[in-house]
Amino acid sequence: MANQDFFDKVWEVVADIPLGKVTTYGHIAAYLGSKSASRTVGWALKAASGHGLPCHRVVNRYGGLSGHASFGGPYVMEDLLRSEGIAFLDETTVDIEKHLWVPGT
DNA sequence: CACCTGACAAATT
DNA sequence: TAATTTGCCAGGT
Repeated sequence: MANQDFFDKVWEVVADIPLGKVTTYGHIAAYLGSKSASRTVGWALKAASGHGLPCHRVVNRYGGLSGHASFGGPYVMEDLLRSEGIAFLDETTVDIEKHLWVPGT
């Protein structure tokens, strides 16, 4: 079932992110075939609210917690990521270079 | 039915 | 170097 819609694929990839790792919208979008569809990826996560996806492991290109506002609170994502062993550069920025995970690996 | 918005990114001016 | 524009997909108004 590796083929539904862009939307469902996003959930698939996000659900496959290993604990202690993070990925970016651009990488997911590129893996789906459209490097510029990053906004649709974020859109999918928003719609995935309640699907049980680790959306906190998805950050923007700079490692910034973009979705913290729609998550339920800025501290929620931060705390979750810290609990998984993610290193933070800032209170809303993770060490993307250190924990970057690419789909398909 | 047509236009706008939205957790982004990369290229161009 | 910074600011602006376009691309992507789906849903809401």
